[in-house]
Amino acid sequence: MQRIIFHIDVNNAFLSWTAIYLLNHGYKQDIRKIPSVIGGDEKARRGIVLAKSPIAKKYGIVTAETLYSARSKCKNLQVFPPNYAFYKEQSKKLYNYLSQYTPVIEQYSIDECFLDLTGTSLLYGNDYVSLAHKIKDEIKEKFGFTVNVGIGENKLCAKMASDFEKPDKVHTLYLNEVETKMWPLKVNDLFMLGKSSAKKLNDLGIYTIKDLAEANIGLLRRHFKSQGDYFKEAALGIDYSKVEPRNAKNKCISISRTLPYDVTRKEDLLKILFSETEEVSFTLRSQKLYTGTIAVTYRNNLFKNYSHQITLDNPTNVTEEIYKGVKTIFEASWKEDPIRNIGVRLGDLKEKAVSQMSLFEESDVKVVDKVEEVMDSIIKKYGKGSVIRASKKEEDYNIERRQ
DNA sequence: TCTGGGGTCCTAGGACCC
DNA sequence: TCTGGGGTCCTAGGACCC
Repeated sequence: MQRIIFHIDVNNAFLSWTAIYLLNHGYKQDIRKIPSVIGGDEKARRGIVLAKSPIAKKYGIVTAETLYSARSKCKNLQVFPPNYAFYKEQSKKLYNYLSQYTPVIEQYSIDECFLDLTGTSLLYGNDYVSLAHKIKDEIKEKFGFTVNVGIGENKLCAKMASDFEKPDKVHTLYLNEVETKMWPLKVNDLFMLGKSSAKKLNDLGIYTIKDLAEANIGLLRRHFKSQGDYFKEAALGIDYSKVEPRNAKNKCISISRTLPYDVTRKEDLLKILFSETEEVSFTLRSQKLYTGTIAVTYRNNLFKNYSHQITLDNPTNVTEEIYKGVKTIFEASWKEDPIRNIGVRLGDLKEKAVSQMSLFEESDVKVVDKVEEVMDSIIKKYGKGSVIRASKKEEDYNIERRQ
């Protein structure tokens, strides 16, 4: 049976949402209509473009470039900080609204959803383009921001379609339209085909999605392994993946911070790691999960990334135990280079602390669990910083603000 | 005032076992 | 003093997404 998938994508999400927030709070200008970007804090060394207005785009400003570079392209560029709490609110509103149309909905990211509308013709009729317009216009009216809707017979085509022309548009990419609508595009317009693969393909004389669709599969496999098969199928518009409602648990939980200056003192790095461990452990427990592997990730002053990890004998969700692992990894792996960004990642997440513990150890862990539980509930109620471990003094938290 | 943060997935290579 | 091969687990690094 023919499937019908919608992909809904908020246009310039962070910028649109900040525009709405500002308008709601008495700001006179709609920042969607001027050369503007949402950007990180340059003083904290996070100064990159997170989202851009259509006019900023016309100046050649692209996502993820430095604000410094963006300004050099457009002298009167206006920069606004992100407001993640508000973005999450807007995202949730959108998701709840879209859920009315089908229970088979997948939130792909903060500003994107897939809807599977297969077999809904009795409810909505067969005119999916009209339905898409209705959804798009209702969102604009109800929430004040615009979206693109892509319609296809699978997720890949729906996703590619929503990317065609922006903003505030509906596009289809049915299988019989792949040749006319998708093949003329450059290879790196294909979903999941990034810069690095595009360069390799160009070196092989493959420039367009059509070239890719017609390329020799053996050649692709030689250069890209299993990814070669994906490229070929995607270029033909083939995709069998399902729209999966996301009750699925995370595969990993991580946190990392770019520091306001390069940190070289071991004690300072350990304090940062401790605070990160507390946050990531809190998230772990709030999702009722246990971690099986712990990793410490680094980016040094030369922008070189590296990481080390360990596998635990017994999965845990206890901050002190996780920190013990973090410290062990740090001692073994830090190259004593100046650190620009440092993080903690918990992986191999499990629903249960399955282990070969003795009964005695198990009851021991339960006591620690209880302590964490109480601390977590206080943090939930009164916020971060309301509970501080005896081993940890207030000033430990202030490393990032020190100059 | 140069270059974020949170994810998923894949691959290569080494250790280890039978 | 010739030196296998399959399977699994683990780690490091990289590509890619928004």
